[in-house]
Amino acid sequence: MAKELATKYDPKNVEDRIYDFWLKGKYFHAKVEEDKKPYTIVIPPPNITGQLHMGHALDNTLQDILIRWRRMQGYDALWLPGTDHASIATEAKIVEAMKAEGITKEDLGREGFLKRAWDWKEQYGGRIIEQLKKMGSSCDWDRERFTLDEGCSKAVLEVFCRLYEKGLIYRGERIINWCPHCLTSISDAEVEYEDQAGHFWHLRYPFKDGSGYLMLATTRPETLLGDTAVAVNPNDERYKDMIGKTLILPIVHREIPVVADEYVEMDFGTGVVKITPAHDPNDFEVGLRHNLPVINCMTDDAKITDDYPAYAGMDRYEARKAIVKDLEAEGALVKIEDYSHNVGTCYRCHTSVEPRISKQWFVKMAPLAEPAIDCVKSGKTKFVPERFEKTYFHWMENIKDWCISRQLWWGHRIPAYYCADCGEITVAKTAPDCCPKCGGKVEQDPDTLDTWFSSALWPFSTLGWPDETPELKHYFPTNTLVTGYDIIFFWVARMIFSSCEQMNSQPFDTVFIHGIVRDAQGRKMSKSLGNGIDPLEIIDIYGADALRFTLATGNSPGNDMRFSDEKVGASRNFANKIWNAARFILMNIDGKDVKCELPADLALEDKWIISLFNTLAKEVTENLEKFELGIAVAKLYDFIWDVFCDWYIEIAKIRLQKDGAEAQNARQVLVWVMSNTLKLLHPFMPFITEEIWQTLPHDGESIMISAWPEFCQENAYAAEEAAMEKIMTAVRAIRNRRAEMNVPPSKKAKVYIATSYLTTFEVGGVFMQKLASASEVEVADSFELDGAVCIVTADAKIYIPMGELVDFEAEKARLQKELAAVQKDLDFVNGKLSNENFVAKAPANVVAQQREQKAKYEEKIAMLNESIAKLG
RNA sequence: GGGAGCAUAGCUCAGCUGGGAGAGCAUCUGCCUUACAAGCAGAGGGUCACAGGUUCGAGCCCUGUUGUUCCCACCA
Repeated sequence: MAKELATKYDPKNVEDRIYDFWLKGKYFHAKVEEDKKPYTIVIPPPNITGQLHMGHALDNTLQDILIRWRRMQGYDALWLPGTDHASIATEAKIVEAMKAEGITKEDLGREGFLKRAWDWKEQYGGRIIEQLKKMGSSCDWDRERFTLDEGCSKAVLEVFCRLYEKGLIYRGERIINWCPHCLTSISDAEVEYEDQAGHFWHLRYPFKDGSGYLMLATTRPETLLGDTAVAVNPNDERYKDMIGKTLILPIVHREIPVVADEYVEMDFGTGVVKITPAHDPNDFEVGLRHNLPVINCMTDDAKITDDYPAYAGMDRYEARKAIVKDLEAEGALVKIEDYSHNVGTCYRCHTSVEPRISKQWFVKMAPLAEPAIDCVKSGKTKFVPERFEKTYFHWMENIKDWCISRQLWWGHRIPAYYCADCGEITVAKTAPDCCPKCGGKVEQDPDTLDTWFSSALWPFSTLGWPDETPELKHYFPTNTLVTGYDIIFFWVARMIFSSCEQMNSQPFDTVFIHGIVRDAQGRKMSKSLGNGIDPLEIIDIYGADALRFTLATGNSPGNDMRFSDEKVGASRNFANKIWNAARFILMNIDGKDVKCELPADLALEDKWIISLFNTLAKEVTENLEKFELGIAVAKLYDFIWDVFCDWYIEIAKIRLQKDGAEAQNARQVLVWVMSNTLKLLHPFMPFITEEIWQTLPHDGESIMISAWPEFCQENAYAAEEAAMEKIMTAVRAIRNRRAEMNVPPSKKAKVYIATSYLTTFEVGGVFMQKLASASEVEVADSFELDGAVCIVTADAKIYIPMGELVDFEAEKARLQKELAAVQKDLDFVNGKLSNENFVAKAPANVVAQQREQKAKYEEKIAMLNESIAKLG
């Protein structure tokens, strides 16, 4: 069997087979087990339009690590998966496809369109789920949900109606952000601001009475069509007398007043602002305060309305050019300045948003924000890292009402019914037959809700709420939410206030925040740059475990990471290293009866590796508890490669070459340490660990449901650890000297070890043959040898007679150099110890440690001096 | 305008509650030592951005400076 394993690990032979094995075993499935402590993660539902990208890969790797770890710890671990209907993105995609066929939404009608959308969802919506499986995600696929499925829709209806009844949802005519491309309103959070190079057009508006002009500047001259006033600061001496006077709006020649409003900054520009209530949120406020008319001069796709025949049908930017030209002709244009300003754009399509007056539905945020702030302040929900709480508070404390209606069809339709006769609004979970007030005919609001309205309910809607299901009772509140810092506002904050309001509880106790995955140069991966790295391609080349390992290693909470082929290559090499360690073990247990059990009779090196493993298990567990996944996985890497492979396996070979009990003991310890280390590594690299674990002697069906190694026996083998340290130091010193002298490993030499630790080095001496090219080893209190290379460690003087290779002068020089170096170390320690303040104020253990150091240095210096003297 | 992050080896980054700085990759030197050349052994390479401060002791804590990235904010 062992011979069948190739020298290189091939993930392609393993991953799909193992994943199917897990699915068949139903190991991912969580059934409500009352006697077990629950541990729950709800997945951030990816958009059904989405393709797996590195962001998903990272997010899901972290979740899978946590859920697999907790599952092994014995929790009733549920990772609840699902997808988001992504109203804008999906509708845009479908509309675009229809455009190619020459049909519009209106052609199909609402019903026809929705049928098409659902068909699309059925066909493509599951794609990303299949991709998540390639990552090894251990989601409970039996519980997969969709934000637009029956249960989630029921929850949405319930919440909408409840909030409406409490007066927390209202309908109103407000200025909102409008995307002229997506043809819908969007919320404040969905606006992304970009610095854009633009211009500042300086204009003059003449007074009606011919008494001159007011100078002002604008970045958007086309909105002039909708100007209904000009404003100055009431305290501005320059314009005091002009307040209340009438201006003639250039081009349009409409009469507009000069109003006084504190909003105007005196120091900025000329201190005069044109007021366009219909197309600017601030102007809208000014308009309200001064009772100004609101003139909408643009259509929903941001073209000039028919009210202005000269520009009718032109889009915003065409109209701007034409209007500037006309202003110039009229003599109203004074100058044009280059100007860079912040432009709001749609986060989906990056079209400049057009502030627009329109009747929309809003959630009143202030009353909801308060408990949501408390939830985090009180520690019911904690952010990791903590600094994101600050971001959260700042946002929550300054929150404005949330515009939730969208002029789209793909989504949860707003359950509001309008009476055509009396105008009564009825909000109800089921459609009324007629107006409850006048019996007239009612019609449902055509709009749907913001996608984030339904995802805000995700932690409880997916568990069956509003019904009181056993799942809801058992798994809610959930435990950890894993997500990027870029969606704290969109999603995390909204889940918190929704849960506080509906469930009177936090939705999860920890928000584990990660950064974004950047390319090798540190740039954000984006479609437009074409620098995106496809996780599936990486899996294809390097394997899912290598990808996961790379992402986990690079993760430090809240920070961005760079992704490069070199890093995955290194991870792949690590997988291969484990593979080969396993091959070695299998080779040695082939045909032997070996159980995964520690033997009764443990050698020095066994106790040492068991002791280090214990420490590893303890630390990895602690790191995971603190969400220090990157640190945990780095420790596993070091242990497996530098400790287990480079030292323990090499030393074990000595016993394996013998027969009988010694070899058998070595085999068992090898299997035990390997098997248990695989368990610790399993959450990070699930496939390879399962594959190897299955091949080794094992109990149970799968490593993923085996018990997480418990740490025990602190410092049980402290003496063995210290002894091994002495031996390893000596081995390193010999190797070092041999390398310096360019002695190839094939040239073996006898080694004499003079030491007071006779027993330790008698055992260690055996290792030296294997590890330090020793032909023979002799250990004694002291030796009288001439013409040998001398190596001094803190615990031993080591002589290697290498005849012709020994250059006495060079040896002497080298020893003297070393002496000087140790002397410097000693001086440093002496400096510390002679400092009264240090001795008096530093903790006792630190002082003791320094004294130990001092003794070691002195001992070494004595030995070096002795050796130098011997050389003459 | 407010807030936050980052600045450590040539490159990419770790460094938990302060006790003389680490990894991977790259470089150099030796090795096919029968698990692994995707490997083994060894080496070189750092005023921990700068300036102060606290402390017996600072990469780590405090203040300021510089550079850089990001988030938020209505300056037309």
